Amino acid sequence: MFRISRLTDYGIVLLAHLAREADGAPHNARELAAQANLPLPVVSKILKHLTHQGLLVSQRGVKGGYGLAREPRHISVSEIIAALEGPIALTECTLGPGHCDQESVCALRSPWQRINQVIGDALGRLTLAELTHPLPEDWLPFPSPREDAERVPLGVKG
Amino acid sequence: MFRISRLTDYGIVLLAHLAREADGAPHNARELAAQANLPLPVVSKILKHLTHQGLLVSQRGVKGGYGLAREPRHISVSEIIAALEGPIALTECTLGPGHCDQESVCALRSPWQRINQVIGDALGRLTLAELTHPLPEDWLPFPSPREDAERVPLGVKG
DNA sequence: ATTTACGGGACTCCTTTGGTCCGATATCCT
DNA sequence: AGGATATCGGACCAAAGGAGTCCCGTAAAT
Repeated sequence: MFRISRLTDYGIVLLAHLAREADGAPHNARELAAQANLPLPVVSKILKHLTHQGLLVSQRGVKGGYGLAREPRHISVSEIIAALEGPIALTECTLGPGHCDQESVCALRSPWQRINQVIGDALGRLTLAELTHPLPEDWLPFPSPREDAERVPLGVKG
Repeated sequence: MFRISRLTDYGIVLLAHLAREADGAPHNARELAAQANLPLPVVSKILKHLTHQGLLVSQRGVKGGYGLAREPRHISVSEIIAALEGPIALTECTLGPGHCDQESVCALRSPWQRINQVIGDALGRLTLAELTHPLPEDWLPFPSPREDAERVPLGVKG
């Protein structure tokens, strides 16, 4: 259906919550679940994933909870997606050689690579910080040719 | 997994085949299946869908088969995706009001709308004709600000 | 020691997807 | 007319992925 999974969507919402209330103190799963109006087990699972992938840091024990591992402006949407559902690959072949058995006969591999790169870059450029403020009407997730030098790396699942 | 479905991928491949050999004559499912190295029943199913959605025209009978309903340069990738797996909506909320029950409390609806629009536009701008030739290295699926006037409408499933 | 929280699983249910198959209908050719 | 070859329109099924729950272990604070 060409959709990010619901879990990933939840994850972004949770991270946005944390980004907004980025005091140093950890926020526990129960609290985040209540704020986001989501079932606790689901929220727990997502937070665990995000911690494992290095987007969150966790603190155990009575006053424990979760906090962002980095500043919101250094966390990209593509990273979040990659953390929760694997690297961004619109088609199998964009995952790398050997994934699609039509590789040798398919003429569309190269176009797909480019499409995937463009969309991946777009989501890689979009940060959590930007999500917490309304995007400007003319927002485009692409560099003007000048600033092409510096690129945010695409999140790739380990 | 943030992927277009395999069926959609196949569909694009099949359409690309038809775009390349766009003589007036219809091409039957058996022939296309052989060219694309895919099982016939699958190809049949896809072609039927695409016909139903208006991207292909069909001809029954002994010399029957399928042909593009429009010129390749007037068929967009987003249309193909929309035809085979519904309108492009990265999240539930971008499908329109009433789909996500978090609507009233979620602060991310507006950013997602914008993201979805940008990606949808990108795929709406990319045509079948372009797919059959290698994309230029600097291809970006976005208008320069000047040509912003004319927009390819996003494919939306009926 | 008790309480509170995360850590790491396993596990189940449900929807979607990928794929097959069949009878009906239209067209062409002999 | 009649057979051959297509598409048409379904139903159907198995496998995979997604969503969600639950349990037990461990760490930290009081």
